Amino acid sequence: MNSPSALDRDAPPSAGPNASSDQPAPGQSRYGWLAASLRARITQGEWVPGTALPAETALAKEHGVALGTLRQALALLVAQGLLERQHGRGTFVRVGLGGASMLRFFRFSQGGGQGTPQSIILQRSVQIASQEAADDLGLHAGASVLQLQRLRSLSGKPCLLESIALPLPLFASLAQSETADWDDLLYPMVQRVCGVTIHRAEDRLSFGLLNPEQAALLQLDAGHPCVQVDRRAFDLSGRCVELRTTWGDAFAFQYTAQVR
Amino acid sequence: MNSPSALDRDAPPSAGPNASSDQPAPGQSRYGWLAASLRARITQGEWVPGTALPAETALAKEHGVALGTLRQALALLVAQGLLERQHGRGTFVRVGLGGASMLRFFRFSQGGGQGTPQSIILQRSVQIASQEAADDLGLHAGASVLQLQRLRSLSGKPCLLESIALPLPLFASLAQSETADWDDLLYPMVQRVCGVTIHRAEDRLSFGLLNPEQAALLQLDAGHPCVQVDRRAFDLSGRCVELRTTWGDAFAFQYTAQVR
DNA sequence: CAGTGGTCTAGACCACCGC
DNA sequence: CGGTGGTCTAGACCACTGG
Repeated sequence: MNSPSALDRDAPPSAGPNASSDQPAPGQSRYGWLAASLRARITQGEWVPGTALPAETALAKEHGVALGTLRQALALLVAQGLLERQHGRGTFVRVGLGGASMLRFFRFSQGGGQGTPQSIILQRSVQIASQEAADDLGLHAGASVLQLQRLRSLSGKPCLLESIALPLPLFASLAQSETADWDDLLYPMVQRVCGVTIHRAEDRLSFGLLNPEQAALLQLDAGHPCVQVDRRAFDLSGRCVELRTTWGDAFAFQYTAQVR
Repeated sequence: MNSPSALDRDAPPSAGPNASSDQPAPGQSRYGWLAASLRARITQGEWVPGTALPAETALAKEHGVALGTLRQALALLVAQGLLERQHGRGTFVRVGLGGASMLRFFRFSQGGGQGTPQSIILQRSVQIASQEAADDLGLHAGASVLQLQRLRSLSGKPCLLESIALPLPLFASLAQSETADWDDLLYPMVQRVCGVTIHRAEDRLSFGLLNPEQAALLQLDAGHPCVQVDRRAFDLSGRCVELRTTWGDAFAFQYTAQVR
C-alpha cells in the first residue's frame, strides 16, 4: 500500500459520454483505477462532503472486486485526504478546509483572543486577471476575477492583511451579496454559497517589509518586517480556485516543520 | 492500513533479558506488535542502514504469520520512514538524514553555488547543559554537552550561522579530532564516526534580528532581519540527540508548506 | 443487536530486477 | 532465469458503534 503514485498513474474512468466504463484496467492496477473511479463520483457530487459511502461489502460487490482490493482503493483516497474512515461507523467524504489555517503560521498571544479571527472586507472589485493569475487559475488571458482585500483581527487588534483573487464565473454570487454579512471564514462560506469545496492548498512563505498602506492597516510602522504567505488553493478535482497573499507581523511568525 | 498509531499503541517486545518474547499480542494487533519487534531489531543494529531485510516470505515464516500480516507491519515501518521498499530488489533499512536539509528554508541564488555548503567550525567547547537543553536531550541536570559554532558558506559567501549542542558521552569522539578535517555535512559524519543515525528532526521557525557578532560573521549589518531555525534531531530509537539553532538572512528565506 | 470497518489467513498470479 | 515485492482473491473472525 501507499504505492507512490498509483492514482496519478492510472487512467480515470473518463468524464466523457461513456462515463461508466466498467473495464477494470488498461495497463495498471485494479485498485488504482477503482480509486480514480470513486474519486470521480465524489468530485461530481454523488456523495456530498460529510456523508457516508456505502459499506465496503456493498461497494466491493458493486464493482465486482474482492474486499481487500476495495480497501486498497479506499486507503489511497484516505491518504489523499479525500475520505475518512471511522471504525464501526462508516467511510465519510471529508469536508474541505475549514479552520483559520493561516493562524498556524503565527502566534498572536495577546490576552486570550485565540479563536477565529474577525474578518472585514475592505475592498471588493472585479478586475482583469494578470497574466500570472490567469495561468494559475486556468483562465484565458483577459478573464476577470473577483478581487478582495480583507483585514483579520483578534480581539479587535488587526493581525493579518489579505489580498484574494477568485475566478469569476465560479464565484459570481460573491460579487453581489453584502460583504458586511459575510462569515469570518471564507472556505465554509464559499462551500455553502458557491458549492465549491476547498480541499488542499500550497503556502509559499517569504519575508519582506510592509509598505506604508499595509502598515497603516495593520497598525504598524512602514517598513516593519513582515511574513508574506502566497497561497494557491485547490478544489476537490484539483483545479486551482483561489490565489491569496497574506501579510502578518514577522515578529509573530512561528512555524514548526517536520523533517523526514 | 495506516491506522493512526498502531505502533505507538502496541507494546514493543521489550529489551529486557527475555528479549525474544514470542507471544503475539497482549491486547492489540499482531502486525503492530510485529512492526515494533522489527523496529527493535533495526535500532539494535541487527540490520545496518542500507542493507536489505530478509524476503517477505522468509520473515513471514520466521514469525509464523501470514504474508499479508507481515506486509502490514512493513508498511507501518515504511510510513515511519524506517524502511524503503523497492520492487524486485528488496526491503532496505533507510539511511538517516544526509543532505543539507537547512537549505530547504532558503534560496541563496548567487552565481550557481547550489551544491552542499562549505562548513567551518568556528568554536568547539565542552559545556554544562542548560536546564532546557538537558531536558530536551534526556540528560540529568549538570551533564555536559559538546557545543559547536559553525559557519556555512556557498561559493565562499557566508550564508548560515549555527550553534549546535551534542550530548557528550555519545559524541565524545568528536571532542578530539581536528575540526578542520571534518566533513561539510554533520549527519553522515556522526553516523560514520559515532555510529549515531539521525532519523528525524523538528524545525521550529521564527523571526528575529541579528546581534552584532552574528551579523559580522554573516557579513551583514547588525540588526539585519533573520530567520531562526530551532532544530531538535532524533535518532532511530526516537531519542533527541542534537539541539541546533541556525540563523540566516530573512530576505533569502523561502519555504513551501502543504495544507491538508 | 445488526452493521460497520479492522485484522488475519493461505493461497495464486503478475511485474520488476539482476545475473 | 530465480528471487524480490505488488496485486488479487475468498473467505473467517474480531472490535467498535449505534439504536
